[in-house]
Amino acid sequence: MTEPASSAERPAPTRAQRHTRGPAPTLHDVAREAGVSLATASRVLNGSERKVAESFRERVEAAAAELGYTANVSAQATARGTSPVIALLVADIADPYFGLIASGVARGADEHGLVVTVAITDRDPARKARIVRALRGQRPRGLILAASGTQEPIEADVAHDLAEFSRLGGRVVAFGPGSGVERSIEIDNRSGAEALGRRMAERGYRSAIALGAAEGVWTSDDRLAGFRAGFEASGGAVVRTLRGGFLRESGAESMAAALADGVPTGTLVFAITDVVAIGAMSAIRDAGREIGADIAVCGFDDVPASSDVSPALTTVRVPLSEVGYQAFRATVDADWEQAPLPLDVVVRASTPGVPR
Amino acid sequence: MTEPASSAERPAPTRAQRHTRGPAPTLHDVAREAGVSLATASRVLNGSERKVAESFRERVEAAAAELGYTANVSAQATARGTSPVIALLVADIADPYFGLIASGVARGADEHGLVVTVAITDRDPARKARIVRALRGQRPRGLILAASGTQEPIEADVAHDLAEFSRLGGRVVAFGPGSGVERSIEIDNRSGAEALGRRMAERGYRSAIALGAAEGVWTSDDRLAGFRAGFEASGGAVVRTLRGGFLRESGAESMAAALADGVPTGTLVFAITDVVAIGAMSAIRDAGREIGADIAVCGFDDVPASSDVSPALTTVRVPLSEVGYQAFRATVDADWEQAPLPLDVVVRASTPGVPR
DNA sequence: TCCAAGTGCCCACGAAGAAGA
DNA sequence: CTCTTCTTCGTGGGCACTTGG
Repeated sequence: MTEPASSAERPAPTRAQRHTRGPAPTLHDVAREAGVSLATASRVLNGSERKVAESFRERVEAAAAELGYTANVSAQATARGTSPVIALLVADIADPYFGLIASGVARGADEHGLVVTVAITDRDPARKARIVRALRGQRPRGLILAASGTQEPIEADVAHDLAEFSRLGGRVVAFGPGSGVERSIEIDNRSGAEALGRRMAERGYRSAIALGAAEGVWTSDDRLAGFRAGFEASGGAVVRTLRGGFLRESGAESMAAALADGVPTGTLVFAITDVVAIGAMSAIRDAGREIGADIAVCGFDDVPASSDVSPALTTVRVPLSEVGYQAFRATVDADWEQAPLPLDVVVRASTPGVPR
Repeated sequence: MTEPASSAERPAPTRAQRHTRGPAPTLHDVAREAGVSLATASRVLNGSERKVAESFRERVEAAAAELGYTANVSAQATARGTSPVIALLVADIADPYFGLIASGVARGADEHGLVVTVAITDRDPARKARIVRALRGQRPRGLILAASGTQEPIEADVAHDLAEFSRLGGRVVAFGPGSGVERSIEIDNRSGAEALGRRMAERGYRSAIALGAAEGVWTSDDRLAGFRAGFEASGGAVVRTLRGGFLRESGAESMAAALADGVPTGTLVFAITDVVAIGAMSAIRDAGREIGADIAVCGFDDVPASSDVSPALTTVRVPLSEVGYQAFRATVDADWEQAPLPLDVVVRASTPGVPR
């Protein structure tokens, strides 16, 4: 290689404008500069089975370096018929839940030299439908639907697009069950919540208020049902279920409403999400009540913030980043099988337990 | 349109394999199906100034719908010479700081029908260099560097790639100063931290410990310098500066080290980031000390978690999502000027003040 | 190793039809 | 009724790259 040469002594200084304004150098430019054919240049610069003689390879590489050539990914994609991208659909990237998942996906993608594009649904089904449709145009290798869905018919058109998507060779991975989806990542929300419920009942709680999202949303339904099952099987009773969303504010509002109606000391609040639980905690505090001995709170996910609030939040640990990584693997591995995702109940100070 | 028709009675059932396995329908297919030329189909389906007669337009649209056609973005990109993507480079997408920025970027991109691809540097300069280089191949419309950089020479190669990037027509937007960058988003870290320092001194603090990142990292340097300036101008003294990183753990470790050496009651801890501050808080608590009256803590950013920890964290509010949105605008607006980004000190319970 | 035929799409141009004088 | 002048569609070349022969 002759790279340390200053730009003054180029082999063939025909194109003086090379290092000035202008379009990106193309493979064509490299080939001409190296005095080889397009095919040869292509083969040395981009992965190909066929080998090329060392002398040619060197010349091409030198020319590429000298010109500052970078392959045009779009062109490669159209020529190859497939593009090196994984599309990730989340409800809200600022939510730590999705942030952690995204980091896992990104890690995997990165290991495989793929890029990940992120789209945000904002929990709007119509928007989700639009995005999925638009994403089809990208012809990504894989599509990961992390935004939790509903079982409503509103998702029917999305299902169609997803089916179409995988028919075209893309792999669709969704969280939770879903139609038109080949592979799905199952977070065992039900069992996790059940274990939490049981554990809480064992700690002496007998009466609980549940904070969920709208009916029909998988994650919410499963966690709610699981918690109730575990809690009631061990002697507790879920006395009330409030419906809201997945936002912090939603938790605060629901909790405020509950408090307005009166919440006896010793009550346990279960929120479908740590974020919601944290919102509830702030409402409890705002109402002048105490978290813990007075009103206990538990959540789900174990996002980082949960161990930092105080009292620290009892929750169910979900290995979110790992979940994201697995979702990625599901999009690329031919023979993929979901590895078990252990969910552990982690008891912290927000549920000190009640003396019986 | 005759969409409610079941797939049984299609107008021209010539190609039986249409709805089975196979490649995506191309513009060619649509044109043939509609009995028009490629050009006409292209004009109606993809934005073009030129108009086409209503009758033709309808036929093309019907054909497209019937075939389930979606334009191949890669092909469009190579033909047009530009792709509809904005690349976003962050250090860690699971960090709320970047999560919020990303959400702002995504919002903007979405308004303009652009997709955003996210790449993670993990705060590794070499990795950052690799990514920037790889991203060049994507020929994105814009490149947003949110990962905070250093002034070290290690960034030189990145600078070259960035310059090359913008020479090719892409717009590079970076946070903070940077070479090879056309536009930059300036968060006035220095002034914000200075205001915080002043305010803290006014509340009676006289001695502070600062928790920063490695020397040479812009954000860290600016915040540290600003805080010191404000705090000392109003009568305080920064007695020690510990170097770590931007992670929660880093804050915990640095603080633990400080505590091991002894930290007098009434000391204020300033962390360059809320996340770091929260880590410090946990270390303080672990050491059996009290946050607030004993050791006060303040941070920077005002991420959501800061108002949920308790005592709630005093900090400087940075409108992160708005910052992200602006960064996006900077990549697309021809005549862009940074709108002022107000930074406000928000005092909370973690700095109750000391009686003088 | 090179040639040439793709990959799916865009767009400048020329031609044909309709409308107006 | 003929000769412009628009309007609008189709032809062909091109984009940057891949791949079988």
